[in-house]
Amino acid sequence: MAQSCTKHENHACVVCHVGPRSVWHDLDETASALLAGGRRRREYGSGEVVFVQGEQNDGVHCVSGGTVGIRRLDDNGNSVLLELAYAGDTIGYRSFLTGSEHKTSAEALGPSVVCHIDRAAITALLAGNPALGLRFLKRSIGELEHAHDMMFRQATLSNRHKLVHLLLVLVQRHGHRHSNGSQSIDLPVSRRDLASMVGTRHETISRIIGRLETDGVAHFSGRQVMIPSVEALAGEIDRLISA
Amino acid sequence: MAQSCTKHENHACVVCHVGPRSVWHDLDETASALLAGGRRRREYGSGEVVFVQGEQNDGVHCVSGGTVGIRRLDDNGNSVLLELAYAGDTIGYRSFLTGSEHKTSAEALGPSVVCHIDRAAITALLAGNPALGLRFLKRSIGELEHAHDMMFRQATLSNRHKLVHLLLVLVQRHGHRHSNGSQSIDLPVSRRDLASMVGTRHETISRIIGRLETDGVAHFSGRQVMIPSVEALAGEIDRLISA
DNA sequence: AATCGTCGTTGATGATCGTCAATTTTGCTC
DNA sequence: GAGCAAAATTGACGATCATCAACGACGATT
Repeated sequence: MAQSCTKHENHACVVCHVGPRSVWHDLDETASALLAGGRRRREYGSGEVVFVQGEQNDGVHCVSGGTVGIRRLDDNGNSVLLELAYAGDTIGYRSFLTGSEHKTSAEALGPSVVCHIDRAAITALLAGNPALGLRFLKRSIGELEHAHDMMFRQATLSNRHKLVHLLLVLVQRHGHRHSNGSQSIDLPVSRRDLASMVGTRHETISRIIGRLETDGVAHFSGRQVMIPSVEALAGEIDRLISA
Repeated sequence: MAQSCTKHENHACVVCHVGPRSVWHDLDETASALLAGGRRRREYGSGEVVFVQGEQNDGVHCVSGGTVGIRRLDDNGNSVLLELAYAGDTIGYRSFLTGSEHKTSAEALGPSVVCHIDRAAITALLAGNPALGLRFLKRSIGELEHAHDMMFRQATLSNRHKLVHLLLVLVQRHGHRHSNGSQSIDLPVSRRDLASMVGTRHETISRIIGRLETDGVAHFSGRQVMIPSVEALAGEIDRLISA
């Protein structure tokens, strides 16, 4: 949330360094200088594209602020939102490391700040810092675990439960608490993207939302979601586990 | 398929060295010796378990022969087969590298040979061979791409198309060509596991199989599948892409 | 050979979903 | 603010699915 990059600083973006989630954490001084030299900061408006599926990779990107969606498309016009990336997340590293074209597109889902890190800079960084490769490895493993969780849910949960689970995930990053204990979410995605994340059609999502409304567990108004009791919502899924 | 490990050889299993898919490819002599010292070969009968979800990691495993299923379970008894591993594939490396318990179970889906590599040996290998870490990274990225493909298909394809796609994948590893141009598959998995991979119930899989039979595109008899024309089967999905 | 448990198939039924279509709402551009 | 395109909602309908149940097939065990 905090905007750590300013126009005039010439050392690497602080957001990309801090936190255990960042692969750029804990680099030494020469590496930081190398990173700073190959780094270019840019602001993206909502809907603007960071990189496009099928394009050749030209380095990696590091999200500094906002929300970036990782999307896969096919020739039929189908679109699936596979991941959401936030401040500190490095994206586009897979095609860089495998030397292939981008397998997904990345697009800002709201006003965002993303740094681009030059191909040459990362190559040099990787050569000089063996630990950096391991950090990429751990990030990749984390994403893989996440993907496996997703695959498991896709195979075992109903659409309603998948949407509920998605809302519970979104609460953590996009929710804000009210004084009466309820919470609200500013959805970063459209209903269509919501549908693609659940694995169904947007008309179905519309109807599931309608049912959540009548059941009183969530109230939707555009991209605003009011959840009277997150615990009650979580109970829908917990019941499955305990049952 | 070729069994390269014998009881008496004391250098590392050849299967684990050859092929671009193996992470152990192209190690130097001291590393190979280290690998050989920490390696223990074992044969598994059908259904035998290599490692269990929730157990603490005690090193990595490398499939030398046969087929190994990577499975995730939950408290409700749900089971999803997430991946299939074959000769040359290293498994169980994620929990090793993150220092956590196994997030999945691995089980032999038929008579298989799997080598176990000691925790200490890999730690030493990783410390002495920076390239090995990058190989793990590329393997992890490959699995991640695979998982993303799966997520995309889960969200866009019908159950019938997902089953057809699965059959087309299985043909590549478990299929054998007939003289008249048709092909047969020895399914390595039960109908229930087939269902979990498609993301539906086993009764539904049974009915989809029935429809594939009446449509004449595939004939099932136990775990034997006869496919008169793989091209015709592939056409079911291609039509989607071209349409 | 008999038993048991699991797997696979089939049937019936209510629930859910996908599709097509019509309509309203939203957000953006000019 | 008018106009427009995309998004979202709602209805109707046929297709598909999940569930419960029954039954036969199979393998393992005793």
